[in-house]
Amino acid sequence: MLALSPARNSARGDCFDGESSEFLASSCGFTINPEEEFPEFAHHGDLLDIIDFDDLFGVAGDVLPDLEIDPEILAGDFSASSSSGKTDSQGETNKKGISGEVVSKRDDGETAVAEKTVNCNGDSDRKRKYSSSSGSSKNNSNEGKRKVKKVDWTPELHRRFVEAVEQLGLEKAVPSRILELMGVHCLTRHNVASHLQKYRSHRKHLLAREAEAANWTRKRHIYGLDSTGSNINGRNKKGWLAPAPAIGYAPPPPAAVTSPPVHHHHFRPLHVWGHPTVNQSVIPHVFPKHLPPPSTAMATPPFWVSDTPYWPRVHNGMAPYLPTIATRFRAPPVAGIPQAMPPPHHMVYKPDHGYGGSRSLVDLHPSKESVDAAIGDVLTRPWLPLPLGLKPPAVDGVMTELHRHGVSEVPPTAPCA
DNA sequence: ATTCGAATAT
DNA sequence: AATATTCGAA
Repeated sequence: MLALSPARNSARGDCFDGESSEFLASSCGFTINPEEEFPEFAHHGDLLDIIDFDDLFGVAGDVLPDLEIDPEILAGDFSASSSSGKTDSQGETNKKGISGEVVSKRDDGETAVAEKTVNCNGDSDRKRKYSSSSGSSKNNSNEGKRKVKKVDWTPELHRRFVEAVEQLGLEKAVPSRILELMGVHCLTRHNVASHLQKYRSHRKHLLAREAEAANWTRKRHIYGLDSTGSNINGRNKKGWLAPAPAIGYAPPPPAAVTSPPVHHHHFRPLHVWGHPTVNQSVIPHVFPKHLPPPSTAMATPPFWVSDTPYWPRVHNGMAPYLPTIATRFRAPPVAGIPQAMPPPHHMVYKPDHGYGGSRSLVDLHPSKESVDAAIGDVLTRPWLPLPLGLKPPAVDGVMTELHRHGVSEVPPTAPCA
Protein backbone atom coordinates (compact mmCIF):
# COMPACT_ATOMS: atom_id res chain seq x y z
CA MET A 1 0.00 0.00 0.00
CA LEU A 2 1.25 3.33 -0.81
CA ALA A 3 1.12 6.01 1.62
CA LEU A 4 0.55 9.30 0.16
CA SER A 5 2.33 11.56 2.39
CA PRO A 6 3.66 14.64 0.84
CA ALA A 7 7.26 14.86 0.11
CA ARG A 8 7.55 17.24 2.87
CA ASN A 9 5.11 19.09 4.87
CA SER A 10 2.16 17.20 5.84
CA ALA A 11 -1.13 18.69 6.29
CA ARG A 12 -1.42 17.71 9.81
CA GLY A 13 -0.10 15.31 12.21
CA ASP A 14 3.11 15.65 13.99
CA CYS A 15 4.28 18.73 12.49
CA PHE A 16 5.76 19.85 15.66
CA ASP A 17 7.94 18.53 18.27
CA GLY A 18 6.63 16.64 21.09
CA GLU A 19 3.34 16.91 22.69
CA SER A 20 2.34 20.16 21.29
CA SER A 21 1.42 18.43 18.15
CA GLU A 22 -2.06 17.84 19.16
CA PHE A 23 -3.11 21.35 19.19
CA LEU A 24 -0.57 22.53 16.81
CA ALA A 25 -1.23 19.93 14.32
CA SER A 26 -3.98 21.97 13.04
CA SER A 27 -1.57 24.66 12.35
CA CYS A 28 0.36 22.66 10.00
CA GLY A 29 -1.68 23.47 7.09
CA PHE A 30 -1.02 23.03 3.51
CA THR A 31 -3.21 23.31 0.58
CA ILE A 32 -4.15 21.00 -2.08
CA ASN A 33 -6.16 21.70 -5.04
CA PRO A 34 -6.95 18.49 -6.75
CA GLU A 35 -8.61 20.01 -9.70
CA GLU A 36 -5.77 22.21 -10.37
CA GLU A 37 -3.06 19.82 -9.68
CA PHE A 38 -4.52 16.82 -11.31
CA PRO A 39 -6.29 18.08 -14.30
CA GLU A 40 -6.19 14.87 -16.10
CA PHE A 41 -7.83 13.08 -13.31
CA ALA A 42 -10.42 15.60 -12.82
CA HIS A 43 -11.92 14.62 -16.08
CA HIS A 44 -11.99 11.01 -15.39
CA GLY A 45 -13.47 11.45 -12.11
CA ASP A 46 -11.78 8.55 -10.49
CA LEU A 47 -9.62 10.83 -8.59
CA LEU A 48 -12.62 12.49 -7.25
CA ASP A 49 -13.94 9.18 -6.22
CA ILE A 50 -10.83 8.35 -4.48
CA ILE A 51 -10.58 11.48 -2.61
CA ASP A 52 -12.79 12.00 0.23
CA PHE A 53 -13.27 15.68 0.25
CA ASP A 54 -15.46 15.66 3.19
CA ASP A 55 -12.83 14.02 5.06
CA LEU A 56 -10.38 16.52 3.88
CA PHE A 57 -12.12 19.72 4.16
CA GLY A 58 -15.12 18.99 6.13
CA VAL A 59 -14.46 17.24 9.32
CA ALA A 60 -11.42 18.95 10.45
CA GLY A 61 -12.98 22.16 9.55
CA ASP A 62 -10.83 25.13 9.92
CA VAL A 63 -8.24 23.05 11.47
CA LEU A 64 -7.66 20.93 8.53
CA PRO A 65 -5.17 22.46 6.29
CA ASP A 66 -5.66 22.67 2.67
CA LEU A 67 -3.24 20.88 0.57
CA GLU A 68 -1.84 21.87 -2.64
CA ILE A 69 -0.24 19.15 -4.53
CA ASP A 70 2.66 19.57 -6.74
CA PRO A 71 1.94 18.07 -10.10
CA GLU A 72 5.41 16.84 -10.45
CA ILE A 73 5.14 14.89 -7.38
CA LEU A 74 2.00 13.46 -8.50
CA ALA A 75 3.76 12.44 -11.57
CA GLY A 76 6.17 10.69 -9.42
CA ASP A 77 9.08 12.85 -10.01
CA PHE A 78 10.15 13.00 -6.53
CA SER A 79 13.77 13.64 -6.38
CA ALA A 80 13.83 16.33 -8.93
CA SER A 81 11.27 18.20 -7.08
CA SER A 82 10.12 21.23 -8.80
CA SER A 83 11.85 24.39 -9.62
CA SER A 84 15.16 24.78 -11.13
CA GLY A 85 16.52 22.57 -8.54
CA LYS A 86 18.64 24.92 -6.72
CA THR A 87 20.53 23.01 -4.21
CA ASP A 88 18.98 25.13 -1.70
CA SER A 89 15.52 24.05 -2.08
CA GLN A 90 16.11 20.45 -2.37
CA GLY A 91 18.15 20.19 0.67
CA GLU A 92 15.24 20.55 2.86
CA THR A 93 12.99 18.20 1.22
CA ASN A 94 11.68 15.52 3.38
CA LYS A 95 11.50 12.26 1.74
CA LYS A 96 9.07 9.75 2.63
CA GLY A 97 10.32 6.43 3.58
CA ILE A 98 8.78 3.28 2.44
CA SER A 99 6.87 3.07 5.58
CA GLY A 100 5.35 6.31 4.75
CA GLU A 101 7.20 8.02 7.40
CA VAL A 102 8.62 11.26 6.46
CA VAL A 103 12.27 11.50 6.82
CA SER A 104 13.58 14.87 7.39
CA LYS A 105 16.45 15.72 5.26
CA ARG A 106 16.97 19.28 6.06
CA ASP A 107 20.13 20.83 4.98
CA ASP A 108 20.77 23.03 7.87
CA GLY A 109 22.71 20.85 10.09
CA GLU A 110 22.34 22.80 13.24
CA THR A 111 18.96 21.61 13.95
CA ALA A 112 18.75 19.43 16.86
CA VAL A 113 15.42 20.27 18.15
CA ALA A 114 13.43 19.42 15.21
CA GLU A 115 15.05 16.26 14.37
CA LYS A 116 13.03 14.36 16.77
CA THR A 117 11.50 12.75 13.84
CA VAL A 118 9.20 14.81 12.18
CA ASN A 119 6.45 12.87 11.08
CA CYS A 120 4.47 15.12 9.02
CA ASN A 121 2.20 12.33 8.30
CA GLY A 122 -0.03 12.47 11.18
CA ASP A 123 -2.74 12.67 8.77
CA SER A 124 -1.50 10.12 6.42
CA ASP A 125 -4.57 8.04 6.52
CA ARG A 126 -6.56 10.70 5.06
CA LYS A 127 -4.11 11.75 2.53
CA ARG A 128 -3.47 8.36 1.42
CA LYS A 129 -6.74 8.35 -0.21
CA TYR A 130 -5.52 10.83 -2.62
CA SER A 131 -2.89 9.49 -4.72
CA SER A 132 -2.74 5.91 -4.06
CA SER A 133 -4.75 4.28 -6.72
CA SER A 134 -4.31 6.61 -9.52
CA GLY A 135 -0.89 5.54 -10.41
CA SER A 136 1.53 8.11 -11.36
CA SER A 137 2.29 8.02 -14.95
CA LYS A 138 5.94 8.66 -14.82
CA ASN A 139 7.58 7.14 -11.97
CA ASN A 140 5.75 4.47 -10.23
CA SER A 141 8.23 4.36 -7.45
CA ASN A 142 6.88 7.50 -6.07
CA GLU A 143 3.36 6.80 -6.60
CA GLY A 144 1.13 8.73 -4.40
CA LYS A 145 3.58 11.20 -3.23
CA ARG A 146 2.30 14.59 -3.12
CA LYS A 147 4.37 17.46 -2.57
CA VAL A 148 2.63 19.97 -0.58
CA LYS A 149 2.87 23.18 -2.31
CA LYS A 150 1.80 25.80 0.01
CA VAL A 151 2.06 26.21 3.64
CA ASP A 152 -0.87 27.67 5.32
CA TRP A 153 0.43 29.92 7.99
CA THR A 154 -2.18 29.42 10.54
CA PRO A 155 -2.26 31.51 13.63
CA GLU A 156 -0.50 28.86 15.60
CA LEU A 157 2.20 28.51 13.09
CA HIS A 158 2.63 32.17 12.89
CA ARG A 159 2.73 32.39 16.58
CA ARG A 160 5.51 29.97 16.74
CA PHE A 161 7.23 31.82 14.07
CA VAL A 162 6.97 35.09 15.83
CA GLU A 163 8.00 33.64 19.05
CA ALA A 164 11.05 32.23 17.47
CA VAL A 165 11.85 35.54 15.98
CA GLU A 166 11.54 37.16 19.29
CA GLN A 167 13.64 34.68 21.01
CA LEU A 168 16.32 35.09 18.48
CA GLY A 169 16.15 38.76 18.31
CA LEU A 170 15.61 40.36 15.01
CA GLU A 171 19.24 40.28 14.23
CA LYS A 172 19.61 36.62 14.47
CA ALA A 173 16.26 35.77 13.20
CA VAL A 174 17.24 34.10 10.05
CA PRO A 175 15.24 31.38 8.47
CA SER A 176 17.33 28.51 9.58
CA ARG A 177 17.35 29.55 13.18
CA ILE A 178 13.73 30.35 13.19
CA LEU A 179 12.92 27.03 11.75
CA GLU A 180 14.99 25.44 14.38
CA LEU A 181 13.22 27.15 17.16
CA MET A 182 9.86 26.62 15.76
CA GLY A 183 10.30 22.94 15.80
CA VAL A 184 7.92 22.46 12.99
CA HIS A 185 9.24 19.71 10.96
CA CYS A 186 7.06 20.03 8.05
CA LEU A 187 8.33 23.43 7.26
CA THR A 188 11.35 24.11 5.20
CA ARG A 189 13.74 26.88 5.50
CA HIS A 190 12.25 28.31 2.41
CA ASN A 191 8.85 28.34 3.88
CA VAL A 192 10.15 30.24 6.78
CA ALA A 193 12.21 32.54 4.67
CA SER A 194 9.25 33.43 2.65
CA HIS A 195 7.17 34.09 5.64
CA LEU A 196 9.93 36.06 7.17
CA GLN A 197 10.17 38.22 4.19
CA LYS A 198 6.58 39.02 4.34
CA TYR A 199 6.75 39.50 8.02
CA ARG A 200 9.50 41.98 7.76
CA SER A 201 7.90 43.88 5.06
CA HIS A 202 4.68 44.10 6.94
CA ARG A 203 6.45 45.38 9.93
CA LYS A 204 8.36 47.87 8.05
CA HIS A 205 5.24 49.15 6.61
CA LEU A 206 3.49 49.25 9.84
CA LEU A 207 6.24 50.98 11.59
CA ALA A 208 6.54 53.59 9.00
CA ARG A 209 2.89 54.24 9.02
CA GLU A 210 2.65 54.16 12.69
CA ALA A 211 5.43 56.60 13.16
CA GLU A 212 3.76 58.87 10.76
CA ALA A 213 0.43 58.42 12.33
CA ALA A 214 1.72 58.91 15.78
CA ASN A 215 3.22 62.11 14.75
CA TRP A 216 0.14 63.28 13.17
CA THR A 217 -2.02 62.04 15.90
CA ARG A 218 0.07 63.61 18.47
CA LYS A 219 -0.54 66.97 17.03
CA ARG A 220 -4.05 66.56 16.05
CA HIS A 221 -5.52 63.98 18.24
CA ILE A 222 -7.85 66.37 19.85
CA TYR A 223 -9.73 66.49 16.69
CA GLY A 224 -9.93 62.98 15.94
CA LEU A 225 -8.91 59.85 14.43
CA ASP A 226 -5.72 58.66 13.41
CA SER A 227 -5.93 58.38 9.77
CA THR A 228 -3.68 55.46 9.38
CA GLY A 229 -6.10 52.68 9.73
CA SER A 230 -4.20 51.38 12.62
CA ASN A 231 -6.33 51.03 15.59
CA ILE A 232 -5.21 52.50 18.76
CA ASN A 233 -3.77 49.24 19.70
CA GLY A 234 -1.11 49.43 17.15
CA ARG A 235 -2.22 46.44 15.28
CA ASN A 236 -3.30 46.76 11.79
CA LYS A 237 -6.08 44.89 10.21
CA LYS A 238 -3.87 42.08 9.31
CA GLY A 239 -2.66 41.65 12.76
CA TRP A 240 0.95 42.13 12.02
CA LEU A 241 1.47 43.77 15.26
CA ALA A 242 3.87 46.55 15.30
CA PRO A 243 6.78 45.70 17.45
CA ALA A 244 7.35 47.23 20.74
CA PRO A 245 10.25 49.45 21.34
CA ALA A 246 13.43 47.63 21.59
CA ILE A 247 14.97 49.36 24.44
CA GLY A 248 14.31 51.31 27.50
CA TYR A 249 10.70 51.84 27.09
CA ALA A 250 8.62 50.83 29.97
CA PRO A 251 5.32 49.28 29.19
CA PRO A 252 2.31 51.22 30.24
CA PRO A 253 1.13 50.51 33.73
CA PRO A 254 -1.90 48.40 34.21
CA ALA A 255 -5.06 50.33 34.33
CA ALA A 256 -6.06 50.92 37.84
CA VAL A 257 -9.76 51.31 37.89
CA THR A 258 -11.05 49.83 34.76
CA SER A 259 -8.77 46.97 34.43
CA PRO A 260 -10.59 43.73 34.15
CA PRO A 261 -9.59 40.80 36.20
CA VAL A 262 -6.35 39.66 34.88
CA HIS A 263 -4.87 36.32 35.39
CA HIS A 264 -1.22 35.93 35.48
CA HIS A 265 -0.29 32.85 33.67
CA HIS A 266 3.18 31.90 33.98
CA PHE A 267 3.25 30.54 30.57
CA ARG A 268 1.37 33.26 29.10
CA PRO A 269 0.04 32.34 25.75
CA LEU A 270 0.83 34.55 22.92
CA HIS A 271 -1.22 36.58 20.67
CA VAL A 272 -1.64 34.79 17.51
CA TRP A 273 -0.59 37.41 15.14
CA GLY A 274 2.03 39.88 15.62
CA HIS A 275 4.49 39.59 18.33
CA PRO A 276 3.80 37.30 21.05
CA THR A 277 4.74 38.92 24.19
CA VAL A 278 6.65 36.38 25.93
CA ASN A 279 8.22 36.35 29.22
CA GLN A 280 11.66 35.58 28.11
CA SER A 281 12.65 34.32 31.44
CA VAL A 282 9.96 31.80 31.50
CA ILE A 283 9.75 30.54 28.04
CA PRO A 284 12.10 27.74 27.44
CA HIS A 285 14.55 28.00 24.74
CA VAL A 286 12.70 25.47 22.82
CA PHE A 287 9.10 26.01 22.32
CA PRO A 288 7.18 24.64 25.21
CA LYS A 289 5.66 21.38 24.43
CA HIS A 290 2.79 22.12 26.62
CA LEU A 291 1.75 25.24 24.96
CA PRO A 292 -1.83 25.88 25.81
CA PRO A 293 -4.41 25.44 23.16
CA PRO A 294 -5.53 28.36 21.12
CA SER A 295 -8.66 28.75 23.10
CA THR A 296 -6.62 29.45 26.12
CA ALA A 297 -4.47 31.79 24.26
CA MET A 298 -7.39 33.86 23.43
CA ALA A 299 -7.98 34.66 26.99
CA THR A 300 -4.53 35.94 27.32
CA PRO A 301 -4.03 39.03 29.29
CA PRO A 302 -2.42 41.92 27.58
CA PHE A 303 1.25 41.68 27.17
CA TRP A 304 2.11 44.30 29.58
CA VAL A 305 0.07 42.90 32.33
CA SER A 306 2.99 40.99 33.40
CA ASP A 307 6.33 41.42 34.81
CA THR A 308 7.88 40.63 31.56
CA PRO A 309 9.43 42.85 29.03
CA TYR A 310 7.17 43.76 26.27
CA TRP A 311 9.89 43.29 23.79
CA PRO A 312 13.04 41.39 24.14
CA ARG A 313 15.94 43.68 24.35
CA VAL A 314 17.32 43.85 20.97
CA HIS A 315 20.72 45.10 20.32
CA ASN A 316 20.81 47.18 17.36
CA GLY A 317 21.54 46.53 13.83
CA MET A 318 18.05 45.77 12.95
CA ALA A 319 17.21 49.32 12.96
CA PRO A 320 14.79 49.20 10.12
CA TYR A 321 12.39 47.16 12.10
CA LEU A 322 12.71 48.91 15.33
CA PRO A 323 10.06 51.29 16.29
CA THR A 324 10.76 54.52 17.95
CA ILE A 325 9.17 55.66 21.09
CA ALA A 326 7.08 57.94 19.06
CA THR A 327 5.60 55.03 17.26
CA ARG A 328 4.39 53.61 20.45
CA PHE A 329 2.59 56.66 21.40
CA ARG A 330 -1.05 56.17 21.68
CA ALA A 331 -3.49 58.93 21.66
CA PRO A 332 -5.59 58.80 24.74
CA PRO A 333 -9.26 58.51 24.38
CA VAL A 334 -10.21 62.04 23.86
CA ALA A 335 -13.09 64.05 22.65
CA GLY A 336 -14.31 63.14 19.27
CA ILE A 337 -12.55 59.88 19.14
CA PRO A 338 -14.87 56.96 18.76
CA GLN A 339 -12.58 54.62 20.52
CA ALA A 340 -13.64 56.16 23.75
CA MET A 341 -15.97 53.28 24.31
CA PRO A 342 -14.05 50.47 25.82
CA PRO A 343 -14.49 47.09 24.25
CA PRO A 344 -16.06 44.29 26.17
CA HIS A 345 -13.77 42.01 27.98
CA HIS A 346 -14.54 39.11 25.83
CA MET A 347 -12.99 40.75 22.91
CA VAL A 348 -9.57 39.90 23.94
CA TYR A 349 -8.99 37.64 21.08
CA LYS A 350 -10.41 37.06 17.77
CA PRO A 351 -9.88 33.58 16.54
CA ASP A 352 -10.46 34.32 12.98
CA HIS A 353 -7.75 33.70 10.58
CA GLY A 354 -7.87 37.29 9.73
CA TYR A 355 -4.82 37.90 11.78
CA GLY A 356 -6.73 40.44 13.66
CA GLY A 357 -6.14 40.29 17.28
CA SER A 358 -7.72 42.77 19.43
CA ARG A 359 -6.36 43.76 22.67
CA SER A 360 -8.17 43.70 25.85
CA LEU A 361 -9.73 46.55 27.55
CA VAL A 362 -6.77 47.26 29.68
CA ASP A 363 -4.88 47.77 26.61
CA LEU A 364 -6.91 50.74 25.84
CA HIS A 365 -6.16 52.48 28.98
CA PRO A 366 -4.09 55.47 28.14
CA SER A 367 -0.59 55.30 29.21
CA LYS A 368 0.97 57.89 31.35
CA GLU A 369 2.71 59.21 28.33
CA SER A 370 -0.53 59.53 26.55
CA VAL A 371 -2.14 61.37 29.35
CA ASP A 372 0.81 63.63 29.68
CA ALA A 373 0.71 64.29 26.03
CA ALA A 374 -2.95 65.11 26.19
CA ILE A 375 -2.39 67.49 29.01
CA GLY A 376 0.50 68.98 27.22
CA ASP A 377 -1.64 69.54 24.25
CA VAL A 378 -4.24 71.24 26.28
CA LEU A 379 -1.72 73.51 27.86
CA THR A 380 -0.25 74.30 24.55
CA ARG A 381 -3.51 74.99 22.88
CA PRO A 382 -5.96 76.01 25.51
CA TRP A 383 -8.31 77.37 22.96
CA LEU A 384 -9.15 73.94 21.77
CA PRO A 385 -11.85 71.94 23.45
CA LEU A 386 -10.78 69.84 26.32
CA PRO A 387 -10.47 66.18 25.79
CA LEU A 388 -13.03 64.04 27.42
CA GLY A 389 -12.12 63.33 30.92
CA LEU A 390 -10.39 66.56 31.49
CA LYS A 391 -12.39 69.11 33.34
CA PRO A 392 -11.50 72.70 33.74
CA PRO A 393 -10.72 73.59 37.28
CA ALA A 394 -13.40 75.27 39.28
CA VAL A 395 -13.25 79.00 39.14
CA ASP A 396 -13.11 79.19 42.87
CA GLY A 397 -10.19 76.93 42.98
CA VAL A 398 -8.39 78.92 40.40
CA MET A 399 -9.03 82.14 42.17
CA THR A 400 -7.88 80.73 45.41
CA GLU A 401 -4.74 79.52 43.85
CA LEU A 402 -4.12 82.83 42.19
CA HIS A 403 -4.60 84.64 45.43
CA ARG A 404 -2.16 82.40 47.05
CA HIS A 405 0.30 83.41 44.43
CA GLY A 406 -0.34 87.01 44.98
CA VAL A 407 -2.63 87.61 42.10
CA SER A 408 -5.73 89.33 43.21
CA GLU A 409 -7.01 90.73 40.00
CA VAL A 410 -8.05 88.77 37.08
CA PRO A 411 -8.58 90.47 33.75
CA PRO A 412 -11.96 89.98 32.16
CA THR A 413 -12.32 86.96 30.05
CA ALA A 414 -11.91 87.28 26.41
CA PRO A 415 -13.81 84.49 24.87
CA CYS A 416 -12.02 82.89 22.05
CA ALA A 417 -13.90 82.09 18.98
C1' DA B 1 28.85 24.77 -0.61
C1' DT B 2 25.39 27.12 2.17
C1' DT B 3 22.37 30.46 3.46
C1' DC B 4 20.32 35.00 3.11
C1' DG B 5 17.15 37.99 1.31
C1' DA B 6 15.27 40.89 -2.42
C1' DA B 7 12.97 40.34 -6.52
C1' DT B 8 9.95 37.95 -9.00
C1' DA B 9 6.58 34.36 -10.20
C1' DT B 10 2.42 31.76 -9.32
C1' DA C 1 -2.78 38.58 -0.90
C1' DA C 2 -0.13 34.80 0.35
C1' DT C 3 3.29 31.71 -0.72
C1' DA C 4 6.87 29.80 -3.66
C1' DT C 5 10.82 30.18 -6.52
C1' DT C 6 14.70 32.41 -8.44
C1' DC C 7 18.99 34.44 -8.26
C1' DG C 8 22.81 37.40 -6.89
C1' DA C 9 25.56 38.11 -2.96
C1' DA C 10 27.82 37.19 1.36
